[in-house]
Amino acid sequence: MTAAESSLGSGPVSAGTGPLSAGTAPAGATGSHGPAPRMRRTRAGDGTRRRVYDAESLLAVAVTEFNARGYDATSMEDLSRAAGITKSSFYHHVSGKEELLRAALRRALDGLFGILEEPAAREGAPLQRLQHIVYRQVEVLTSELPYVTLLLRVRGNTETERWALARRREFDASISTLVADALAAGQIRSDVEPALAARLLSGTVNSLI
Amino acid sequence: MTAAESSLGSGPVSAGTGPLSAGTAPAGATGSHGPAPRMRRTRAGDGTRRRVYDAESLLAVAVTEFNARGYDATSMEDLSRAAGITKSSFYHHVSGKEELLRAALRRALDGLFGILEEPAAREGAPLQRLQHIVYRQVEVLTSELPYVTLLLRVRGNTETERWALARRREFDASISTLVADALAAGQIRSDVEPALAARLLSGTVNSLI
DNA sequence: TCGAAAGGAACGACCGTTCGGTTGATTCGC
DNA sequence: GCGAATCAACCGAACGGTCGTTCCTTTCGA
Repeated sequence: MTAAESSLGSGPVSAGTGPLSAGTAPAGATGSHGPAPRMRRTRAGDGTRRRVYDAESLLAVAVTEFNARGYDATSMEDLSRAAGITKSSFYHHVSGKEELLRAALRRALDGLFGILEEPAAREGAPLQRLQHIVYRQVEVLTSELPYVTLLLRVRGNTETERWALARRREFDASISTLVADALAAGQIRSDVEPALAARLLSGTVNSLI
Repeated sequence: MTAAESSLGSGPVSAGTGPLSAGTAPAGATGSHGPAPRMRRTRAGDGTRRRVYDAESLLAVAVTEFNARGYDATSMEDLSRAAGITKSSFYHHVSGKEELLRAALRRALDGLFGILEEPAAREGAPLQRLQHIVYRQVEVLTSELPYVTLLLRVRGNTETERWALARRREFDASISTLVADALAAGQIRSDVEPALAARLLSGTVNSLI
């Protein structure tokens, strides 16, 4: 098995509440401290060291390319070139193109659904919970911008994309329910339709992209 | 030369202010009157007649498919199947995939730029001209929805897409100028940046999609 | 010495496009 | 009025190219 299947293919993803830096740190020369970020010498042998390609950084590269050119218009050669290695070497780390897309979409979705599981989103009056969710949603949108951007552009061509669309609808439905609860509790005006209000709400938030 | 090059390839496009019905009329049995809409017998020989495929209706089909699946994910086979003919027959009417995209984008852009040439958009106080443009922009957005939708999703992968992006920026720049004029004329509050206001304006209008 | 990392080359599938040929309605010469 | 010629419409088959993916070998650090 290749290294790809161990961190992208399966298993619980830690993107829920964990540290979500994931910036596209351009593989510059970093210190050798920290929790063993594996290094290797550059072939040029000039003494510079750079991070070995792991699934996480390659995913960041892929998402950047997907967002720039669109998923379908981005070839695996584009991705590997952006990563600085050949196409076949790229396949040593990732298991496939659609698997990259799935991992990216899962990261965005886990970030969003993680909000719903926070205490402040589950306890208290509906309106206050709603406010917390909107606030946190903006935060996730900011910290995970490329991944959420990709999620919002999904069309439903493949099975992976349809899965992402379904989960996205699921998230919107939760917010719809919460809006209805807030209305039932008399916390918001009663002359707005819950579904419409929820749609406008997420539309407004997502327009921040 | 094929029929495709005569109406898609070159020449002034009449989409500016002409009749813009272009609905995907499902090729039902229509009367034989009108300005010679060419007919042909169905191969089944059952006596039913249907409209022969012209560049206009095939463009509408293509845009529908492009919007549903995305330009890159839509194959020429998809388009021809949606049109009800084979791929090679489809090529008898259109000159290529990118040419279809260009024609669709030009239609959307001509609709938008046509607004700027209307008298009410060129004469009078800046704010009133601005209001007229916004009003008409919503109208064009509605009547040409699929084409404008396609335009708003352009990424810039090919030369055609970059041309469309450039013209779109050109349109936005015209509106920016008008906002600045309205500000200089003291018709709008002076504590908003013109560029930002213009961006928000088109963002709001385009969000109607 | 061993295994992870990287690369060259190729494979099968699909894509956009072209080619050659068939059909059937219209037009032209007589 | 009628056969021959014409022409748009249509189709099956194939071509060159690109894509995602795999195989096999080489390189290199530990």
